[in-house]
Amino acid sequence: MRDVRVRFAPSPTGALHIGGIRTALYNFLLARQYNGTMILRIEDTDQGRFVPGAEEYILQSLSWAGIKIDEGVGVGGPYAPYRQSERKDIYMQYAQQLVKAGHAYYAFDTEQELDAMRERLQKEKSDNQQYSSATRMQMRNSLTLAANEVSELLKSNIPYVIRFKVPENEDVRVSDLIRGEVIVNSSQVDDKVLMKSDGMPTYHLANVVDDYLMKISHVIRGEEWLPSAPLHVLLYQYLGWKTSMPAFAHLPLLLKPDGNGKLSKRAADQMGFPIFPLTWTDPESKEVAKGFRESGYLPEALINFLAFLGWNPGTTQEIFSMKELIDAFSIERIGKAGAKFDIHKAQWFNQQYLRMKPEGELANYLLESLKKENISCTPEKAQKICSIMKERVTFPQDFWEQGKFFFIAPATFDESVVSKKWNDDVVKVLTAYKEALRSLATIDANSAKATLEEVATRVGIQTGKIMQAFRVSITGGASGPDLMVTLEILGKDEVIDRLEYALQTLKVKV
RNA sequence: GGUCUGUUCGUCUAGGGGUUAGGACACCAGAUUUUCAUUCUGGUAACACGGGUUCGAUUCCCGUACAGACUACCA
Repeated sequence: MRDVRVRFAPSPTGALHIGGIRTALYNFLLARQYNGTMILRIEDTDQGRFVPGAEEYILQSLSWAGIKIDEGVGVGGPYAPYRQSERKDIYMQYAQQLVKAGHAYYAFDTEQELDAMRERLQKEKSDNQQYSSATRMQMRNSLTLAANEVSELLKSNIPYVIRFKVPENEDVRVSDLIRGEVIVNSSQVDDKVLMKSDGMPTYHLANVVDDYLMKISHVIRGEEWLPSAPLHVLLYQYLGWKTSMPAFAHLPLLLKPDGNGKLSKRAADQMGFPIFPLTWTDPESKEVAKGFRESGYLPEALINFLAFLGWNPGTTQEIFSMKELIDAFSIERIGKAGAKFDIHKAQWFNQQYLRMKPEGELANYLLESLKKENISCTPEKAQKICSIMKERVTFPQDFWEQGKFFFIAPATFDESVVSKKWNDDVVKVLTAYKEALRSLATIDANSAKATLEEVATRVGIQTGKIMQAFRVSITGGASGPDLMVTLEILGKDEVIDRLEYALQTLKVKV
């Protein structure tokens, strides 16, 4: 097998979405598995859609996801530049080469003329409403115009494009690593513009030329490119590069969780989950879209989740580190059908990965949140809290959000518990308990529990009957981690204070 | 409309001519936790439809339906 050289080639038209990360990931996995090269090429041939900051965003997103670029924008390499706008001069010569060989031609049609043609074809109910072998002879191009007229036009300032002259009736075979052989008749392929009137190449030309020059071995990209793959094959053929054509693999699409259609920002917004790896602020509208990172997803969890959307190892193992993914990955095991995006599964992966983290690291998450709230806390205390919270959290921020009561005494109490459970017995026990605590120097989970049982027995009430109310008085909420350990973390004085406040505030329902 | 690609539990998927069609997420129930979460156990739930081929088809073939992508001087 030849050297594996794969590329991820996004265009900087906005935030990279999660499907892009998956495409990059699959490329990366293949590259790593075969000790190949992962290339990042920026396809910025559409000047009109260029979005400032998008390229930087792509770089940062890949880096956060753990997808390392070996060659390309940001790192350089032997085939630089890797930004297509900087390669502008390269493409024209290949377009010219095609013109000379009779496989491409100049076209001078205006936008209005093109519209008119499409409209006319639509009225005729033609199957093929494209600029193609069926229509090209009715248009204004170097095939229909006299030679001297063409050279006049080329010399003048009149804008023109170079179109690919697709053969009339030829079966084009695209062999795809995922879908097998796909055969399309060339009559279905239109005479795509290769060079735009602004002197920039279109995706099709730039893509083929760069993949050839950069010695790309595998083109792994989304399924939306499958329809234009025959065009690319034809391009390789007429450019004389057929033998060095890369292998193609068209990935199944990521679909909306509900209903139909491919995953979109709109759909993600509606369902309330992120679609971008990092938070993105649109430079135009200033609209902010929260990223996976900022929502608390760990990169390794997101990668694991993404890897499984359209691929599986064929075993029952689900948790895979990047290294394990590299070893297990194979193009053959990529599925054909689109995968609906299920955020629940992503959350599950996140939970699994969060749990695997050492407690010291978890404590840092909590400490970070606390810093934002201007609350001080020792690392030891933070670690203790995380240790009893870790089985109940999905995201790093949950330590703070679900554990606020460790730092802030409840001002209000869960009404449903209070109305049901707060009674004379509770008041009796807790009042006695509060006093009993005063005689203790310090409390830990064991002594707190022993004291409670002792008090309860003395008053003649089972502890089980008052636990819920007790919890509410301490945390304000109806549920939470082990109460006795919570008491220990809070410390004797704080517990007494909170009991006092609760006993004062809460009234027994009559 | 045309071209192309798909279709196994709600979701991600394994499987493959003869299987009790397997796993995971989600969901439900029980146990544990005096709460909730975790954990454990169990459960509901799928081969789109119609024809072939075959002793036998969910698996192979052909149609149909449905879905998706594409159909720009966007990528």
